[in-house]
Amino acid sequence: MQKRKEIIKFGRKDWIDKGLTVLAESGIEAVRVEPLAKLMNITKGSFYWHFKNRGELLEALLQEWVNRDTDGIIREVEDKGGDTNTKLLNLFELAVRDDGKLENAIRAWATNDSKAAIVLAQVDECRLNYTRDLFLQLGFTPFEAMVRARMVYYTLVVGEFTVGVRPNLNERLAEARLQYTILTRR
Amino acid sequence: MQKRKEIIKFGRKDWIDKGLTVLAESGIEAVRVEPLAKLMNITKGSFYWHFKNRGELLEALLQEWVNRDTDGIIREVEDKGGDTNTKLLNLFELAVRDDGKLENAIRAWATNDSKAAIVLAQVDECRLNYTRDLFLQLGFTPFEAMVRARMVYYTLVVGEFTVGVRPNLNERLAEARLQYTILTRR
DNA sequence: TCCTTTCAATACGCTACCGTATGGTTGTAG
DNA sequence: CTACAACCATACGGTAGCGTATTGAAAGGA
Repeated sequence: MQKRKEIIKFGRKDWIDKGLTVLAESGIEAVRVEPLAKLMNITKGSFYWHFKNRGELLEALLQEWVNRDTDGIIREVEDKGGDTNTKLLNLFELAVRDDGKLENAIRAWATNDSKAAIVLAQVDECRLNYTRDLFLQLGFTPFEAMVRARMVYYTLVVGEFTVGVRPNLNERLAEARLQYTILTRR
Repeated sequence: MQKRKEIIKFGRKDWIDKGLTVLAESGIEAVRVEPLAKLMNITKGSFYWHFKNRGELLEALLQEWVNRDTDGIIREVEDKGGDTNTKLLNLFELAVRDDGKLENAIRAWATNDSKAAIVLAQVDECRLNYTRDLFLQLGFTPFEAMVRARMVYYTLVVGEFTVGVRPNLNERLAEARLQYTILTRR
């Protein structure tokens, strides 16, 4: 394990990082190698040393996103522990906190790109299943658990991103608690 | 009022129509004048007679979408009539039927374009308010009505579009009815 | 008939971006 | 010192799309 990179060299990772920020800010169409290079005060000579072409960067962006953010919330909920009810409430409150710009950009991207769509579908399924299992543990039938899981997921994760409405955090937390009440009552 | 256009001439409207279909199929980035012209077996010489530039077409697309699809479901629900409960259930079932490709493409577009974002925000607000009013008429407090309206809107209109999960129609209708039950119980 | 309006074709220059080729610089190993 | 590898700059050719300018054609009204 040597670490000897004091001189400001750019690596694959730097391109991916900048790519992710641009993706979050301006969408996938803005992720182009020459503009990216300009942003980094560098030339694309570097880029094509680290990547075969633009497509390879895009794939790397997807990959990095999955590794980084996907299971973040689920892990956090599990780490906090508690009974199922607590986990569910924690899930609600945590989901509301992420600003979600990157995820939203990826959703937009997936609308017209099948590779992104496939990755996103897997992520969605994983998170949906986790939520459904919580409702199952609360004693709901499989169908009712799935419907409730979808409502949670759509409402908290997807809905508030795509629709512009983003009131302040306290208000959203109050909402999240009411939603918890609505969805766990039988 | 003269109607004398038997010869196959293309008008502003034809460009807008093709633009909307391409937008729905392949996203806003695919709406470009030369490819569009190729699709219509025509040259862009025509386009720049009808439009100042590409931006003017994009604005026209937004405008046309608002006029065409925006209040469709709301009007339909109102036309069917009935009491508030009936309207709400009708709203649920109708919302589930639209395939929503175009709307989804516009949502993706709005992610990175402020003009589209503004228009979409207005549309969302209008439809959210309508739904909230139904809950108000059922006797919910303003806050509870708004939260429920958001859950409806996110779940039915936004969520199932952005997330890939689209089971068959019957299953979705069953879901919609359960959602109605969950959201109207107090 | 002639002229104007309405539409479309063609040709042009311009810019942005892609990907390649090639050469330069620097650190490191032998 | 030499040689190589890692990294970056520069220059190039190619394509796609934008917007303009000019010409052509057809239809309707005078």
